[in-house]
Amino acid sequence: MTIYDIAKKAGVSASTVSRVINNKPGVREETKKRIQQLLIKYNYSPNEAARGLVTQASKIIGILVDDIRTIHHTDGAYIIERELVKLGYCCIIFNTGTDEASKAKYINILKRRRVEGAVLIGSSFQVKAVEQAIKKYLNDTPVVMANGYLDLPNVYGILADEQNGVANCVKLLYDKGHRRPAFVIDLHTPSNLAKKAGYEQAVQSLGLGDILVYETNRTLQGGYNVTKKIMQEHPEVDGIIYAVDLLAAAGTRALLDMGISIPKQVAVIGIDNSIYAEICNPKLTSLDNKLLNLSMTAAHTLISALAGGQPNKKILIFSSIEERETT
Amino acid sequence: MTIYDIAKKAGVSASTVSRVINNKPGVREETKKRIQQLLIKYNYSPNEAARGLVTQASKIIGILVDDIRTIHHTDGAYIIERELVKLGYCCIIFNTGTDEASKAKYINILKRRRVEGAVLIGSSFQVKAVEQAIKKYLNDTPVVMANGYLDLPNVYGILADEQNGVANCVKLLYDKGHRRPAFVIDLHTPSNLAKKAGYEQAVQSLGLGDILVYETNRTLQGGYNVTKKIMQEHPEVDGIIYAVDLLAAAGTRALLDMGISIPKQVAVIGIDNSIYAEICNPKLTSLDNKLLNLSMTAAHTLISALAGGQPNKKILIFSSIEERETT
DNA sequence: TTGTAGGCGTTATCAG
DNA sequence: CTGATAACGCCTACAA
Repeated sequence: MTIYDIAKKAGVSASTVSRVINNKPGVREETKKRIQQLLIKYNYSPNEAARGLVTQASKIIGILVDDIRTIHHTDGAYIIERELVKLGYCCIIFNTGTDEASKAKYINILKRRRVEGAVLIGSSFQVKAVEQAIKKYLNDTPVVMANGYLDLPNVYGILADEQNGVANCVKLLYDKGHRRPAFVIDLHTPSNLAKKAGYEQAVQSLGLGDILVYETNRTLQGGYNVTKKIMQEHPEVDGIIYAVDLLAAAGTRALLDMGISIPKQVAVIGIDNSIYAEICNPKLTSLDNKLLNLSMTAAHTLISALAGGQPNKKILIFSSIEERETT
Repeated sequence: MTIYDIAKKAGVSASTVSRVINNKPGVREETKKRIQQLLIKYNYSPNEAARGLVTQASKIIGILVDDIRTIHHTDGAYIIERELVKLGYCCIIFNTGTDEASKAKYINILKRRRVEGAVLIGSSFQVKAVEQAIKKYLNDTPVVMANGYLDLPNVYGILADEQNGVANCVKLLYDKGHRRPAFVIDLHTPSNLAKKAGYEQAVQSLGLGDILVYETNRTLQGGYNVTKKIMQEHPEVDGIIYAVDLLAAAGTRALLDMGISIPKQVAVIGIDNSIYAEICNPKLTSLDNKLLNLSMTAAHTLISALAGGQPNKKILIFSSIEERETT
C-alpha cells in the first residue's frame, strides 16, 4: 500500500495524499477527511526508508556496545534508546565485542544506514581503529562516547572520574584502618586501567607499600579463585578493590568460605554500584560511577548536538562511594 | 558520495559502478580495479535505505522488549542480535514497557521501517492489542515470540514450561520435607500467572493445604518486605518460591535478618537461574527456564522463517531445577 | 563489456 | 486547493 494506491482510491494525486499524511496545509477539509479514512481503512504506513531518502534524514541512531556482559552497558543502551525514541528516532544496536577491527566494521555499518548520530558505550572504543573509522565514515555525524573520548571535532565524551574514584576507595580503606589494599583487574580497557592507576596513585601517596594488582577474567569463578590466591600469597592483605561488582561479589564469597570476616579482617569494595552490590550478602560497598547519570547525559548530549546545539565536548561525571556492609 | 559521483570520477556509468559494488560479473578486470580503488579512496558506503527501496528488502529486524528490568529479556535481545547480524541483518530495538496500547504503536513503527522479521521478548506481548496490531501491520512478516504465543499464521512461539517447572519446585520442596510452601508474584504477566498456576496445581495435588500467594513489586525492597510479611502472618511457612530470582535474593536476606536458617527452617527457590542466583549468598536454588536456549531458539526460528523454511509454530523448552544452597 | 531508462515510495517545488 | 514533475540513491532489465 503506497500513497499512489491511496491516491487512486481517493481520486486525487499522490501529492495530496502526502500533504494529508504530513499534516501540511492547503487541502480542502472534505478531501482531507476522505483521504484519512482511506489511510485508516487500508492500514497505510509510510515507508520510512523512502521518506528518509528524499528528506535526507534517516531518523536512525546507532548504538554500539562493546561488552554485553557488563550490565551497565546494556542498561545504558536501553536508557539511551528510551530518550531518543521520544524524539522519533529509532535505534539500531550492535554489540561489537572488544575486538578493535570489528568495531571499525560496525562504524561502517552505521554509515551505510546513514545514522544521524551514534553512541559508543564502553571505554574500549577509545582506540586508534575507532578514531580512524569515525574520521572515515562518521566525520559529519555527532558521536557520543559513554565513558570514553577521542579528540575529533564531532565526538563528545562523557567520562566517569574512575581514577579519582578508586583513589578515594583506597583512602576510605585507609581511614578505616585497612593499610594493605589489593586491586583486582580483569579486562585491560582504558576504564579499568584508569581504576588501576587510581589504586596505584593512592597506595603510593599514602605510602602503603607494594602495589598488589591481580588479574583474572570476568566470571564469578575468576573472582573467587583470584581472591583465594591473593589471601594465600599475601595473608597480610586487609582490603580488596575489584574492577567490577561481579568480581567483588564472588570475592566476598571466597573470603567467607576461607573463614575470613568481612569487613573486620578484610574489607571489600566493588565498582559500578550495580544491582549485584545490593544482592550480595553482605551487601557490597561500591564505587558509584553514576551509570544512569552517564547514560542520560550521553543521550542528552546527543540530542543537543542533533538539534544543532553546542554541547560540551567533554563532561566529567563525579563518582561517589556507596558504603554498605563490606567496609 | 553516491555511485554517480564515483562513476563520474571513473569515467563510466553508474550501472558499472553498481556492478562492481555488488560483485556482479561482466565488468572488465581493468575497469573493475579502477573503480574499486576509487571506492576505497572516497570511502564510499552504499546507502542501505536506497538499496532496500529497490530490492524491497530492508535487512532490518525489529526487536521489542517488554520489560528491561528483567535481565534475561535484555540479555536475550543481545543474543538474538548477535545471531542475526551474522546474516547481514541489523536490529532495531525498542523497549515498549508493559502498556498494551504502546506495544501496538511500536509494532506500527516496525512496519514503517519495513522490518523483515520481528522478535517480541516477554510474555506480556501475548495480548489482544498485539495480536490485532500484528494482523494489521505485520501480517506478512515472520514474528517470533520469546516466551509467548499468538495464534496467527505468521507467528512462532518459543515457550518455557514454567507451569510444570514451578510445580516441580513445589515437589522438590515436598521431597525435602517442606510442606508449607508460599509463592510470591510481582507482575501479572502470562508467564508469572503460569508460574502461579503451577504452584497452585502442585499444592493441591500434593494436598499441602491453603494456597499462599503474596504479591509485591519487582524491587529488592519489595522482595524483602513481602518475605517478612509472609513469615509474620504465616510462621508455619517452610518454603518460598519467588517469581524471579531478584525477589528471591532479597527474600533470602530478609529471612537471614529474621534469624531464620536457610534451608533448614525455610527453603528458597527463585526463577530464571540468572546470575543473581549465583551471586546471592547463600546461592539460590533456581528454576532454570533456559533463557539462553530460548533466545537462541527464537533467533534460529526467525532465521529459518526468513529463509523461507517452515519452522515449528510452537516450541516448548523444558525447564530444570538448578539446586544450590537454599534447598 | 558497458550504458540507458525505468522504477522503488516519498517529499518538494512549481504551475495551474 | 490540487496536480505534474523532478529528485533522493540504488538496482536491473534491456539495449547497444
